[in-house]
Amino acid sequence: MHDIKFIRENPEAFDAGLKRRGLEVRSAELLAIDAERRRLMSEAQEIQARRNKAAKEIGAIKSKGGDASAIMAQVAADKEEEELKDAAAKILNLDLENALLEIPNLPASDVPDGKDETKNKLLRTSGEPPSFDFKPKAHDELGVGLGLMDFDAAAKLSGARFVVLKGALARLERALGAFMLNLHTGTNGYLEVNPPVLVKDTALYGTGQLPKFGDDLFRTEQGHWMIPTAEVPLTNLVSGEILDDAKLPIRMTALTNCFRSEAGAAGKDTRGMIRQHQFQKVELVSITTPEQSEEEHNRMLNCAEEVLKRLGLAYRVITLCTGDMGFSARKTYDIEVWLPAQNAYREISSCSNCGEFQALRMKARCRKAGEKTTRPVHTLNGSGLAVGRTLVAVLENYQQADGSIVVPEALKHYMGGLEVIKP
RNA sequence: GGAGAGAUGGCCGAGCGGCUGAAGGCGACGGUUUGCUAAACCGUUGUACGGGGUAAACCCGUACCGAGGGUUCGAAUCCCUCUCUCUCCGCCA
Repeated sequence: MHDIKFIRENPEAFDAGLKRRGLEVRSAELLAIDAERRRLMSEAQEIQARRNKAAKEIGAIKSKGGDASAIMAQVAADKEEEELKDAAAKILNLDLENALLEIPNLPASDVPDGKDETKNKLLRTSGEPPSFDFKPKAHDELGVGLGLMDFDAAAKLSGARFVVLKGALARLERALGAFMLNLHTGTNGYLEVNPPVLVKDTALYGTGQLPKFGDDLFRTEQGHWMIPTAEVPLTNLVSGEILDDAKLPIRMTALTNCFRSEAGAAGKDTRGMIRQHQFQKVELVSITTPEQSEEEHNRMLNCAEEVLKRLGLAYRVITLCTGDMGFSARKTYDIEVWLPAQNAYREISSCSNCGEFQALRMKARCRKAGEKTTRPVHTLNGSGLAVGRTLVAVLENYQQADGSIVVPEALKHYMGGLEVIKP
C-alpha cells in the first residue's frame, strides 16, 4: 500500500510511477479525499478536546453538589456535531484506504519501461543447453513412459491440472525439495519455517493478493484461503511487528504446497506439469531495513541461481519490465530454465523486491536501537525454486535416448544412490 | 462437538465509572557509586494519527487496556456481538 504522506509530498513522482505501469494518474483524486478527511478529523478532534475538558468540569461541579446543566447542554450540542464529522471522516478514511489498496507498487527507477514481456531485459545466461543426438521428449511423455507420472489417475481424483507421481519420480520431487532446503538453510543462511497453507484474508491483504486477485485463489467453505505461495505466510510472520534494525535481515525459507486456481490461464500450458493447481515450491523471504533491500535482492537471486548451477541446468536471468511486474513488486528478476522439448527458457523462479509496499499493508516496521521513529521494513520474496518445474527441467535435460533419466550428481545422495531412473 | 475460565504496556500483574496512558514488580536503557564484576541508588522507558516546527530534537491535541458496537456529561472499569487463548470431557492424524 502506498503511504498517503508520500503522495502528499511527491504527487508528480507518484503519478509518474503509475504512468510507467501503464495506469491512469491518481494523485489529484487521492489528495482531494485526503485533504477533506484531514479537515474533518482535526475539526472533530478540536470538539473532542473541548468535550473532554467539559466532562471533567462536570465531574468537579457534581462532586461538590453543584448544578452542571448549562455545561451539559453545550456538551450535548458538541457531541452531535462531532459525531457527524467523525462519521464523515470515517467514510473518507475507508474510501482512501480502499483506493490505496488497489494501486500497485511503483516500479524502481532502474526497471525497464515496457508494456509487456517483450520489453523484459536479459541480464545474463548461465550454462549451455544440452545437445541431443535424438529428438528430446517432453517431460510428460518421459514421465508417462516411465510409468511413474499419471495424469489420468489425477484427473479421476481431482480433474484437470493435477498429477500423480509415483516411485522414483515421487522420490525425485522429494529429493529436489530436500536438496533446495538444505542448500538454503545451510550455506545460504535461511531459517527453515513450516507455515500453515491455509490463511485468513488479512494475510492476503498484507502481501497484496487481496483485494484484487481473489479469483486466482482457492477458498475453503470456512473462509480460509489456500496459499498461492509461501510468500504469504512467511512475509506475514512480521506483520504488526516493530523489529530491531540489528536483527535484520531476517531470512526465511519454506517448502510448501501452493494452490492456484489459474483462472486467467485457460488453455495455457494444458499439457504436463508446467501449470498445475497444486505444486510444491521452496520459497525464500527476506525482511530488511530500507538500506539493505537492494543488496539483499541480488543476494536472493544468487541463492536461487545456485540451485540451478548445482543441478547443472542452463538458465537465464531477466529483469521484468514495468508492464510485466506483479502487483506488489518494485523490481523483479525472473530466472528461466532451459527446457529442451519446448526449445525455450521457461520461468522457474521470480525474485521480487517489494520495498515498503507490503510492509505498509501489514504494518511491519523496524527501528534503530535508541531511536524513536519507526520505519516500514522492506520485504523480498523469491522462489528457490518451484519444485515441480525443476522436476520437469531435470527430466527433460537429463533424458537419454531410451527414455531413462540420469540422476544429477547433486541429487544422487537424496535418491539413495540411484543413478538412472528407468522403467 | 459439550462445559467452564480468561484477554491490560517488552514481560508479569493491579485496577471503586471521573484524579489511570494506566499502580507495583521484572526487564531494557542512561547516570551515580565501584579497582573489575556483582550489588545499591536516581532517572528514563508504548504506538498511531492530526496540528505546530525547514528538518531532527521537541511541543500541543486525539485515539488505543483482544476487535467492533452501545449506555453515559464522562468507560480499561457497565451492556451486546465477534475473535482468540487456556482448562476439563468427547472425538481424532
